[in-house]
Amino acid sequence: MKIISWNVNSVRARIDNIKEYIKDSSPDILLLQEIKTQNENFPINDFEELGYKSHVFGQKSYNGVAIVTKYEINNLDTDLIKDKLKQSRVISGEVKINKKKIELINIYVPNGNPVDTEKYEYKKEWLKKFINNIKKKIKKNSNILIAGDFNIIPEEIDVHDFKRYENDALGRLEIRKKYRELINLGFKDVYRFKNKAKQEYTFWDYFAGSWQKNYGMRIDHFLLSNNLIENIKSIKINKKPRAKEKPSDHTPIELEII
DNA sequence: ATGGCTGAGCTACTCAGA
Repeated sequence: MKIISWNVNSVRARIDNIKEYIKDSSPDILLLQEIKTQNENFPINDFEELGYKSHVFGQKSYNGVAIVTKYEINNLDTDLIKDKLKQSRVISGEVKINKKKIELINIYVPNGNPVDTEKYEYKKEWLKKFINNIKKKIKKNSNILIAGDFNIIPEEIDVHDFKRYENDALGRLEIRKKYRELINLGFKDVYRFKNKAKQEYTFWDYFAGSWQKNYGMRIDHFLLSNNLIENIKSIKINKKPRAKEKPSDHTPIELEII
């Protein structure tokens, strides 16, 4: 089964690009972030024509997450976090793979910049609430997959120029510690687990030829609970969609599990 | 190199992203 995570930066502006990607890569489940639309404007028909059902937690203009799937998903939940700003940033559900019930948690973590504002405080609070929630969840169910746009650069190797980001909301030690805290609850960063020293990115910003110069960062992640590690078949960052016309600034990360 | 693109909402321009 191939599960992919992709911050599409507007599902409607990107729909042709996404459909091409689906035809090319045949994912079973797409965990999408930054869909930037309300539920009623989500292109469910486009996905249905390709054989997928959509579960959407949308919001007007900003944020928004969705699970687009060929497999049945149960116990859908968009209420994982008591979000004081009521932003649509997390959707979860259960899928059965080889008799194992796995909880899929699709997240879009707040960006948090600039760091001297309430936006940064919101990111910290959001992560704190999320970690507390996962702490409780993993006691009841140890088959958990967390995927999405974390807006966190885990280590220096995960960005082209760490110096530029060490005081940024994506690279600050305080934030990277939250990521470690989450992993220490019993997860692996699947990409880094499989690629100890490889330097690859999932995001390149739109400015100044960042893509062409490979000025990127790895901020989109798959965290898999430790007892599912044996189920990993492959993990791959697929750079193809980032090279297309009208790309998202993020590119998909693909996890194959058995 | 802290905004030089991009998208939504809307129809001039702001807000947000990372």
